[in-house]
Amino acid sequence: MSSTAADFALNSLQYGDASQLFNDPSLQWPSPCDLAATQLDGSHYEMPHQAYACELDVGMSHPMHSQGFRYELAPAAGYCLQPASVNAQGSCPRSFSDFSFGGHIGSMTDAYPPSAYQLRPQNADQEELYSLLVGEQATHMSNAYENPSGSQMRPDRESAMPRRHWRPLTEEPDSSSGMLLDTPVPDDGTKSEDDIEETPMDKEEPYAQLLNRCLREAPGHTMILRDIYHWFAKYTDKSHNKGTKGWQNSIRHNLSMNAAFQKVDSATGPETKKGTSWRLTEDAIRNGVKSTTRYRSKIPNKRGGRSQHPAPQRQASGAKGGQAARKAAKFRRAVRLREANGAQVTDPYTMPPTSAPPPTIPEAQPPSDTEISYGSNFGYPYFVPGTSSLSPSDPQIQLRARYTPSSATEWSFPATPEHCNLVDLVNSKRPFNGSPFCYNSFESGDEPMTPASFADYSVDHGPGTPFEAVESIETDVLQ
DNA sequence: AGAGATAAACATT
DNA sequence: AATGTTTATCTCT
Repeated sequence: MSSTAADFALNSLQYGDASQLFNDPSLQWPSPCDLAATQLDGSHYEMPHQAYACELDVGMSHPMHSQGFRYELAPAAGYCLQPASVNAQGSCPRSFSDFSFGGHIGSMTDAYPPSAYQLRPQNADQEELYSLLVGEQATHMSNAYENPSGSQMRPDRESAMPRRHWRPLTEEPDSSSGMLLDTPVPDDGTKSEDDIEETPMDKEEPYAQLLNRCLREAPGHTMILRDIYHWFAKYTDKSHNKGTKGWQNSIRHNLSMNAAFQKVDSATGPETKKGTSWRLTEDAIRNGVKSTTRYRSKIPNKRGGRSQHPAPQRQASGAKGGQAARKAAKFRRAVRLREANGAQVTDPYTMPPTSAPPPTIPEAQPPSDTEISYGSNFGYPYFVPGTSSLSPSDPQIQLRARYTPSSATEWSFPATPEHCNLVDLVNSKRPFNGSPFCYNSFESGDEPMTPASFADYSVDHGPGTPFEAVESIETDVLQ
């Protein structure tokens, strides 16, 4: 694979303050050859910013300078590439021209000139972290990977370091010009967890969406359940203030019921004992995750005879769901109020980025007009206007589109550096369905169905008759 | 009616 | 016991 174009891109990068990160041998950044898988053609190029994003996660090991750090190529809310030409007061950090493409990190790919990039922390916490790291030379960074058993990887919630709350990039203080989300964001350390709990539905996305992001950040978009639990415990509030395991139940419920997630057949790879993995489907990668409830059967239970416990004996479930719904309602009411007052409001997971596309670019449509699709690659075409010679017929695009990570099933979270395959990251960040440049092999009818919807449902499930099962399937498909 | 959360029953690994 | 699948039930929009 030729690396000349990639070399060009790499050599043109302005690493800026990140130079030590890139030079650190323990940080095995992708080689230029790997980069060749990205789209390059001399005059312009396309590079997913996530490819070089690096998260320094001190939560996994504390104190940070003794145990070593963990880093991820796919960051949750860590570092991202930003145009070097834009300073902190810059009006448009994620574009290099006068316009902004906007978008969520992890959701879309931007095209900027190579020289426009600089790696820098996204917020004060990380700024501090970063200086500490650079000062320490970060010589032990790879240690955390030596033991993938999971025990050492449990985030230390009692760490002295402030817990980082997830915030979509579009809300970062320096990420836009006055288009900040003015919804309260509990990230300044002045709020306690209890306060956060009081805040109405602070960005706490639905399970399906959280799972989407969780898997999206994972190498090969694949994780085992236990690591998904860890991720939720670390990055979400779902597990807070609950002694129960209900949130894990909910995770499993969503994984199982939402067709965006599929089980990966294990037994392919050396570490099979770790259990089966869950992976984002190709469709979900392109179009985002849809509501889990949409896969819910509309047909009343016909299987019958399932339980010896009649309904009245059953404890009323879902009551707490009502609480959550009430919170959400409060939040939405607040949003509406804000909108009524003229403020620009972004719902981080149900709305496209606030940045409007430049008028010269044909408008892209969200994946679906009638269905909720969160976390999808909402956005806009992201090639530099006027310079793009790329098209869906471009062989390199098709090459990328055809690429499927063969070793994905071997990965788990967090990945070791060796497992961080940039090609896969690139693959995962290709244009979404709505882009005019998108490689789109999926028609809407190809949407994956929940396992119960497959024709072999009746073969090995349940006491009901096959006919009954099939009947409900067809209804599901058609509805 | 649909979304989302949650509980729970039941099945499988 | 942990995981996976499915249904039920609740609140809210």
